[in-house]
Amino acid sequence: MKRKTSQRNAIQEVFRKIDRPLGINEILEVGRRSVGSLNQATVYRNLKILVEKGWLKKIHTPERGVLYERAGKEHHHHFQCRSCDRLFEITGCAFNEKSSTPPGFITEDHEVYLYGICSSCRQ
Amino acid sequence: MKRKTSQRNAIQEVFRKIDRPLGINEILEVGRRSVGSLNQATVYRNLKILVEKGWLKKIHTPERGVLYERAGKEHHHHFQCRSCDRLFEITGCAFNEKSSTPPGFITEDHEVYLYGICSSCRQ
DNA sequence: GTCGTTGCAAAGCCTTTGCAGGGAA
DNA sequence: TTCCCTGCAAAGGCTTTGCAACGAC
Repeated sequence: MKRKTSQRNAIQEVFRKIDRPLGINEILEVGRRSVGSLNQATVYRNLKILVEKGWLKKIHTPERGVLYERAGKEHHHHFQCRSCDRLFEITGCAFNEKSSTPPGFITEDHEVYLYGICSSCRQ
Repeated sequence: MKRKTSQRNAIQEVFRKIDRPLGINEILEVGRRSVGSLNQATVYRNLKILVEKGWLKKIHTPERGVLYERAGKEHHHHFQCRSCDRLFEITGCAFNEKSSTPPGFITEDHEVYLYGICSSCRQ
C-alpha cells in the first residue's frame, strides 16, 4: 500500500523535531537538510497522505494560511501573536460547545483562534 | 478622496440585500445584475476599500476561505454546515477569553468556528 | 518486475497589479 | 479639467497534476 521513502520520513522527522504548527516552506526547508532533493510537490503529496493517515492535522489559520501539526494531541486551540507572528498552542479549552449551538443544530467540532501579544513580545 | 461609483454601490447593495457572509464569486455574480460590466479586479479593489472604511469585515473560514460580511454587528461567531456548506451567524459568545489566555499573554481578539449539521440538513 | 513515489514542469485557482481609457466632482 | 476608478490582461502566490524515471518490496 504505502511504501517507506526517505522523503516521507524526512518530513515526519521535521515534525518530530519541531513541535509546533508548520507551514509548507518551513517543512520544505528543514526537510531538505535530510533529503537535499526534496521537492515541493512531494511535500504537498506527503502532507496529504499523512493527514489522511491521521498522523498530521491540517489547520487553517486566518492570518498565516494553512499549517500542519501532529495529530493525536489533546484538544487545544491556538494563539497568534501579532507582533512576532508565531503560533502558540493553548492547552485546555474554555469554550462551551453546547451553549453556543443554535437550537436544532448539531456541533461536531469547533476551532478557536486568539490574537494578541505573546509574553515574550510584551516585555 | 473617494468618489461614488455605480460599481461600488452595486457591491454594497449586494450586502444590503443578502445578509450573510459572502465570497467573491457570489458578490460578483449578484453585483452584475446591477452593473453588467462589473469586473473581478474592481470587486477585489472595492472590498479592500470597504474593509478599510470599516463597512465590511473580512473573515477567513477554514473550509470556505475568505468571506466578507457587514461590519458593526454585535460580537458573534460562525457555524459551518458540513452538509449544505452554508455559513451561519451565531449570536452571543460562550467563550471566556480571559481564562483561555496563557499567563503573560494579552488577548486582543478571538474567533470561533463551529462545524456540524444545521437544523435544515438534519431533518 | 510491479507499481507506488519522486522530481520537474506545466497548469489551475485565487488575488494583485500595470496601464490606458472613462467618468465623478 | 483633474485624477480617482474601472476593465482588461498580465503577473504573482500557492497548490495540484501529468508524465517519465526511480526505487521499495
